[in-house]
Amino acid sequence: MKRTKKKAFREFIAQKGLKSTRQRDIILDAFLSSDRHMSIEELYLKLRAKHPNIGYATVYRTLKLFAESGIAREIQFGDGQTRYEHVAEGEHHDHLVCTHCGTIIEFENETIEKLQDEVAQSHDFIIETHKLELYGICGKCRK
Amino acid sequence: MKRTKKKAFREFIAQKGLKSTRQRDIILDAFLSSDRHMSIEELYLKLRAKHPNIGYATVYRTLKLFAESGIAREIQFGDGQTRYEHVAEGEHHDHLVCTHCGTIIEFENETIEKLQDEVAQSHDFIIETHKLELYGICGKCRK
DNA sequence: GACAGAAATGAAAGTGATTTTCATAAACAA
DNA sequence: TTGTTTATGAAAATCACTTTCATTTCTGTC
Ligand SMILES: [Mn+2]
Ligand SMILES: [Mn+2]
Ligand SMILES: [Zn+2]
Ligand SMILES: [Zn+2]
Repeated sequence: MKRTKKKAFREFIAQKGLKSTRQRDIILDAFLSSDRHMSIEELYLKLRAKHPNIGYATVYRTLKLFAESGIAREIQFGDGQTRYEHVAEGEHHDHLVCTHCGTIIEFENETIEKLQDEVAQSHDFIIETHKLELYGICGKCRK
Repeated sequence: MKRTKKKAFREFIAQKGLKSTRQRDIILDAFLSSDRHMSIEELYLKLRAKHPNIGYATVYRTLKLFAESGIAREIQFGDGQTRYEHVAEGEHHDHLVCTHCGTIIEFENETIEKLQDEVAQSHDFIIETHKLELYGICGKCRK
């Protein structure tokens, strides 16, 4: 998985005529070995511990590249920070977000996806992407 | 409908001990007679034509009040601008957004809503709100 | 109507999260 | 190694709000 993504990114870099740099390798490793749903700031701070000389702008630009290459996806949970999450080849999931403790649960539901397509079709739309987020209180927070 | 919302807002104002001002009336009229899904900036510019002396901050604060009073809902389509849309009593809808021309279509789907509740339940969550947006290309833009 | 106190307004300053600029440094093809 | 292209980091600029504060309005009382 990690291997696959590294390879995928290397190929993206090559195919685009971009350069393979020390920073991009470091940031990719940090990203792949981190929580899903990291903000730029979070990843930047995590990196700073071992690599104090990496700039925020580089992390920012590199995460954009990850998204462009298809190994990451940009998400917004409405807290004002852009987050990036790992994308697995051919997979998709949506999110359940606890508004109390911030816990994020991922889920897939084929039936919902199908119904979405039907809705789109009935309005003569062809869906490219979608966003489904359920905000609420998790079990722990209700106790 | 427009009547109802005006009344609802007047009552909200009264019940909260706030004041009824010329600006709030003007902004409410402009909001109610405008497209659904207006950004603060858009409403502000629309207003400026007839009322050059109304400040951006007042529009901003008043839209927040509309949302608080229940006659408007804040939405984010990921374009970096907060938008406000009319809310009809006891109604709910989700959005289909054309990424090419910006057209927004509203839809309701009871089955999807039910499935969302089931997903939440299965993860011991109680949903407070949700966001479902389908992004794609509309029929017109495909021709 | 005149007044006092409370709340609202508008212009300008402040915020926070990006996003861009630019001088310098690193890749990489030849 | 060299020349050319691309990347990097620090700092400045942007953008979309959000807050501050001096001044105006409202509104209930005389
Ligand atoms: Mn996820
Ligand atoms: Mn809508
Ligand atoms: Zn929780
Ligand atoms: Zn379109």
